[in-house]
Amino acid sequence: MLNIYNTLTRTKAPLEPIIPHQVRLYVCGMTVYDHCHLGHARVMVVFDVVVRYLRYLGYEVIYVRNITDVDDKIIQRAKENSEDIHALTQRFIDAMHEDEDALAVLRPDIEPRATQSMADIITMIQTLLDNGLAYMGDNGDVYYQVEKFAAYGALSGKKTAELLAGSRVDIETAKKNPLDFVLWKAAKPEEPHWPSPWGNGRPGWHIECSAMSTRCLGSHFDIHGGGMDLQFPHHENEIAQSEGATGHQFVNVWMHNGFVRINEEKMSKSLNNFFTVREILNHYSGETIRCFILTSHYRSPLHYSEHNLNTAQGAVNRLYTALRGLDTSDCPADLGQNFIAKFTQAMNDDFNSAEALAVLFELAHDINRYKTTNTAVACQLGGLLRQLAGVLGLLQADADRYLQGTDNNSIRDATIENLIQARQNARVQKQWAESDRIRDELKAQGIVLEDGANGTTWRREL
RNA sequence: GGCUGAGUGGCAGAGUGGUUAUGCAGCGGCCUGCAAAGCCGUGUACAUCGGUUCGAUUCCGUUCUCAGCCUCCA
Repeated sequence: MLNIYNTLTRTKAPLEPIIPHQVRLYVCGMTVYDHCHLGHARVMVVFDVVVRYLRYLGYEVIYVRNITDVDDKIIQRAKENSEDIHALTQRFIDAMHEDEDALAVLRPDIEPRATQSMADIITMIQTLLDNGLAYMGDNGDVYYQVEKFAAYGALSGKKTAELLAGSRVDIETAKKNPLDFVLWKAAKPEEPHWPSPWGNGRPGWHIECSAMSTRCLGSHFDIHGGGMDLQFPHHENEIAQSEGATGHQFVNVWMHNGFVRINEEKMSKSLNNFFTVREILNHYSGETIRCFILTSHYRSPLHYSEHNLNTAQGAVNRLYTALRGLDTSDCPADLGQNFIAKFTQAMNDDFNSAEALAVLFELAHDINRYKTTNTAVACQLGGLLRQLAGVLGLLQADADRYLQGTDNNSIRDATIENLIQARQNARVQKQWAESDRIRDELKAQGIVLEDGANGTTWRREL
């Protein structure tokens, strides 16, 4: 039984899909005005694993992750770049897809965009106006009247009185109450806008998610996810909008992942202490980054450091090393039921990927032992390792190919093979000095040799 | 100030009311021409002070420290 921690109830509870065997999942995606950083990567990988595991359990999953392609920052960035807004957003959407592919993140089933959802957005705002939950300010903006929604604050554990006392809320005179948030912004000169019953304008940030999730998944669905910082106000406002419009529950389970930290601080754009995915990909494989993300539980902080990335790199290498030389095409039969049970138990406990990874290492350990004593068993366990790792989106490459890297480095594969052959000739004649010289020469170029029972294998150094 | 969450062995990071996490690093050994990889062995970690209990790192409370949200943010 899969248990998931629900932010709404602050407890873990068994997943009970609204429609049996089907899970409808919505995740708040990127605002596309810049490259993805590691924090975005964490959201992508975490919910990719959620989807993969739900499918592994046999659920039919409808996975929706939106793209926010109109907002203040996008407009500002386009202005700075003297770039067409559509060109800018398309550029970063393409980049995002590249990053996802590098991290082996499967595409969501539906990737709706705010700019392509205006009809749904306008309809929902009109409903909120009709229901008396929204009003138009004297500046032409349409606002949600928070005090009209009694359950406001339920998700984030905030009380409206305390929010006001915090007094960090922007004072906008057109609002009846500082907590009110904008649903529709009246157009300013030279800004993108769409026609609406309230004049030309564009949607506020929160309404798009309510409108798009409802269009794609219906007005009541199973899981809504995103980063912890979206809990308030974004998700709180989504609930107010959606439930205010429909009068019934919006989402059953709210999932929020923890932050990436660097030097004990949140990695974020505003602190300017972030690393983009593509920067990190210059030094580490996508699989290493993915493994690094999964080494900590999704709700815990993830501490970015070169040292921790190096450790993840070593971990992936160890797993691939166990698979190396094994024909894993045979599906695992009865072997390894205990590993499957432990893996499933870990994942059933709120997607505990750290513990699931530990099971993978135990499996690799067994494989290494059987390699010398019982190849058939080792192969079957290898197949199982590949299968379970696949649920985490890991170990899907050919082991040798991963360990040897691509043939675009300073030294060509053919050169390596030639030197290995030369060294082998020297070894046959017990010319150890020459043999070691060749090995050192390769080592200096990042190539590590390993003499095994079946000859010499090589890999690129970490 | 209000509200969350967290403090685990050298590092990272799970978990548990009484028994091995796991990975990396270290130490000893096996294997190897020597290595590498792998294997075998090896570590009285659970912030603090109290309480509950036969027994707590695990439950409750105190203190301290850290992070996050309350403003755009994944």
